[in-house]
Amino acid sequence: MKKRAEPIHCDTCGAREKSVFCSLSPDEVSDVDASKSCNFYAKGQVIFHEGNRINGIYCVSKGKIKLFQIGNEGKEQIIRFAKEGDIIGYRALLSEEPLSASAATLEETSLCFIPKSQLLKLIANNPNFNFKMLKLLSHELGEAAKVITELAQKPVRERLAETLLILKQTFETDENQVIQVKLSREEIANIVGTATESVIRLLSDFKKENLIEVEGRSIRIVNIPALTRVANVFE
Amino acid sequence: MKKRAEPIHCDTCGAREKSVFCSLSPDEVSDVDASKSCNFYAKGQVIFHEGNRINGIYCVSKGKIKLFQIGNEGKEQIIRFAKEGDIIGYRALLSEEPLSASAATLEETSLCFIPKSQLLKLIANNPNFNFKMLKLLSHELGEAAKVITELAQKPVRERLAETLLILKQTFETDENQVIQVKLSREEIANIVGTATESVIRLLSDFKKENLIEVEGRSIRIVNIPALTRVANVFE
DNA sequence: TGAAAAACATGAATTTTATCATATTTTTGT
DNA sequence: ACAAAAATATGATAAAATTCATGTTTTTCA
Repeated sequence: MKKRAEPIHCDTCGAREKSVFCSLSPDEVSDVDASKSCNFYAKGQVIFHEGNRINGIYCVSKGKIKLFQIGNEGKEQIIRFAKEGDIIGYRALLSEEPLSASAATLEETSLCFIPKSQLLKLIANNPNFNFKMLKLLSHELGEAAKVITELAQKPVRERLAETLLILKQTFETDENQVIQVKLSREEIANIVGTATESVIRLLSDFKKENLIEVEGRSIRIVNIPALTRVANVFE
Repeated sequence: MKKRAEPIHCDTCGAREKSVFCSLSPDEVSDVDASKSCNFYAKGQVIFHEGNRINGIYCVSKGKIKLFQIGNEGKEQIIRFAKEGDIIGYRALLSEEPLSASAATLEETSLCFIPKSQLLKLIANNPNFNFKMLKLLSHELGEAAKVITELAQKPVRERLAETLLILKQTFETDENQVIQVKLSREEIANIVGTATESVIRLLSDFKKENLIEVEGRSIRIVNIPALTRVANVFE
């Protein structure tokens, strides 16, 4: 774990609008700021390991993270992503269980570590924050249920199409409609729950069908309605 | 929704040891008791519908419940079960989202409805209860992640073996080692994420391999270590 | 910059799983 | 108790998806 000489300043953990910390009072913000420590992580670094215990949570100040489990045959399964403003590690902390997933950076990332004591203090003293944590957990639980049904019932082609739409929604696109996250074909396979070769084949199918454009790891969704139809989602 | 003339007495919601309500003070128990209403549900009744809003949670006083989503092709996917002492509906309530799943009874069941106001009061006033809710949600989230990895990576045979072990763990066995829940082959398929015929075939395979004994919907696990090996789980 | 490694790509063969068809058994409701 | 419906069972076929093999391109880093 590389550590920069100077801690990175981070207002995300303190008060960013989209983060769970946004409703903190100035006093609470400075309290959290005093106890947290921010670090820089290079691309591909592991932040924490499935099975370990954790003594605080991380807030993403900048960058992108994948959370994954390793299945029985050593294959990675990506469970979710975290980006600027998101927190990771809270599940294990609040359940008092070992980490259910590992976390690794997808690009250069700065993270703030917020110790357990600080988080529990916030939960105990700030009903608004407490309710946000409850809301976050229950929302995630609903999302997980959706994923379960889709994995159980949808064919690979539909799941891949949906994954692309979700990636677009999660990481947004630049001015050229390119999804703002770079994943290998293998990583995409590890979201969809399929073989790398299947992803490669289906991506080039999608390309031939003018649903997407691909350039290396850049993916642009050309025809959203058509891809949505392929994904077989109606919401 | 059949309603008995007399509300069923229910101490589960109030103070049972295994329920999330176990740490309530006598005052809190009587407060909850005053506002809750208990009802009887016949086998196969739907308690609530995916997509609807809910204005409270249900606590299972007696009986067994399946929570399920309906996939795109109308196929049911069982997400989890609830039994005596468990609560259902809290996810939708706390996330302030529509219900992500439907709930239906698997046998005669008595449920207590606890209104939202009462639950929120408990969360706000009882830090212990609040922490239990956080713990419950984050535990469930970890379980969901496990299911996702297994659905994505394991073949049907392994998933069915594991499902049987989980059913045994969840519902326990009687003195004859028979799992204490009666599910149709179709329902088992809707847990495993496979076709009903596949479950039928694999169950008779397991029978031939002396892993289980089957009599109608009664399943007895004869050889736990062997079935665990088939399930490919090591925990 | 150039060699090695990793990632991407594609065809062929195989395995897994689902679907369809059709009995047989069990359950349900009157 | 009996007819109808639902659930279970089983074989044959088809479809979906993986695996393996092999070649090409891209990336990495010494």
